[in-house]
Amino acid sequence: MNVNSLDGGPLYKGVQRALMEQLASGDLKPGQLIPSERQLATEYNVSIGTLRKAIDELVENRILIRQQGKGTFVASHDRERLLFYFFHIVPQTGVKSYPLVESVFFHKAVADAEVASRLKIAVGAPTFHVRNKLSLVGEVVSVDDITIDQARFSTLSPAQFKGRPNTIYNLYQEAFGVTVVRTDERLRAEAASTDHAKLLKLKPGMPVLTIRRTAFDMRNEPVELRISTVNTEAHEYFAELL
Amino acid sequence: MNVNSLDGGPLYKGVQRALMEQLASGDLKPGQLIPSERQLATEYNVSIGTLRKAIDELVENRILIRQQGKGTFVASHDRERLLFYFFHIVPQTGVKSYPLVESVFFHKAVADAEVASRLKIAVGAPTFHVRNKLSLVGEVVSVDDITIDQARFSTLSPAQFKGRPNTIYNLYQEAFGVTVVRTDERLRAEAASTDHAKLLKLKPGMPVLTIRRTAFDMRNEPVELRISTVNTEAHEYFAELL
DNA sequence: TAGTGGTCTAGACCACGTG
DNA sequence: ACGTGGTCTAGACCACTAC
Repeated sequence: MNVNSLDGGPLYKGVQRALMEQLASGDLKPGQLIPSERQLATEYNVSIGTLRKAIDELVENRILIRQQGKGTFVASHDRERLLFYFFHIVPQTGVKSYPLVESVFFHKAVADAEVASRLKIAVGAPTFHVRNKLSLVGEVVSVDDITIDQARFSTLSPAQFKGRPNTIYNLYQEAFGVTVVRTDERLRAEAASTDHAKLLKLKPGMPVLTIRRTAFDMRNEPVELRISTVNTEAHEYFAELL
Repeated sequence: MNVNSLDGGPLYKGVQRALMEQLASGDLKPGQLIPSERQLATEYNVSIGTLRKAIDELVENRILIRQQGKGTFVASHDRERLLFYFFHIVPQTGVKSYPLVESVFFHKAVADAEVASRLKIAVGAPTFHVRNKLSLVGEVVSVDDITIDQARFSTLSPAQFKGRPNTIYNLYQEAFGVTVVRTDERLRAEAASTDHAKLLKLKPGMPVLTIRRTAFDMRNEPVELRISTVNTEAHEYFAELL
């Protein structure tokens, strides 16, 4: 097979696209061992160096995980990974830990202007709206309002949330083959609404941190919009940059 | 020269450390062209591939900048670079742009517990405390309270802020040879204090976003603590993650 | 012992920028 | 035309994992 038949760019980019297509299509599944570098190099008719350069960038983007002596695996959304990369609330004094997640409600809804814009769907299109409470050290620190496109997650039901590990990114991946690989986040300070204040045990109007996160899959399509409303009296949002 | 004489690890890591030492010591200065890859490979007695691998990681960390056909340069803190990587306030609708910076005051101060902890100096140690106003589209959006160690920036004077381009990271670099390569940021929602509210044209007690940023140099030593107090009525903090 | 990823070599040729 | 970084080759050997 000659990967470069359809491409103008570098050879290793062609190999990378071929691998990404297998990943995005579900041909290679999360947790799975992919063929060895030598096998892939032979398969794509490239040198081992070129093949490694193709994989290097996928490993940097945490789409693949290399393990010396064992092989290269498709990344999966396990608990540790998600805590480490997607959860940014930490105690003001103390160390990062897992939040306890409790469902508040699961509704069918329709896209408002903000949801439509972020999820690239029409205003009024059917959505699911899930609200969760996240607790650390016994205190509710965040209320997450999660909105996803019904067209994309049509078989989703409240039952799928019960008895789950801590995250729904894992659910997206296992039940729908959707892997979140990138997010962007927009943060503001706002006055707490009455219902958020109640859940966060704050007085209405007190300052809360809102995080508007859009999550993207391997094809760079938006997957969910999540608005987290955070009580930052004892916790804070932490990001390391560069 | 054999770089690997003192090291146990991979050869390219030894080359990388040798280069980093030249950068951190000021032997290679920001904006400067470093020797070509072929020259460096000869100098360090490694193959071109190994030399490139050493540089690859420094380029990823934006410590060096490669330009095909021209050479490899030491990164400098120009306006664009700083706006792109260190300034995260954007309009809620619209595109990122340069803030206008105005100095509010320049004081000598002493480290409180928070400053001491973040800058790794003693409580009560002498510091400089600079307050700036940042404006976008004619509106003040952020008040930045910047604290640095007097011991490290002893010759700093208010005059050095006048007629400067928009940032003091550039000043750190040009006047003190200190290059900021990494930051971490901790965000909270708080009620505006009376003086911050006045500068931000808000009522005291209104919600404001506070960003506590610690900046680190090439030796991974803390350089400054900057507390930004942001009016997020029309703007927001934006971060792209992964 | 066999198979995997990790490092390293010693080149070749291409794409880009400058004089 | 020349020098730079960017890509690519076809190996070799090392470090680690599993059986």
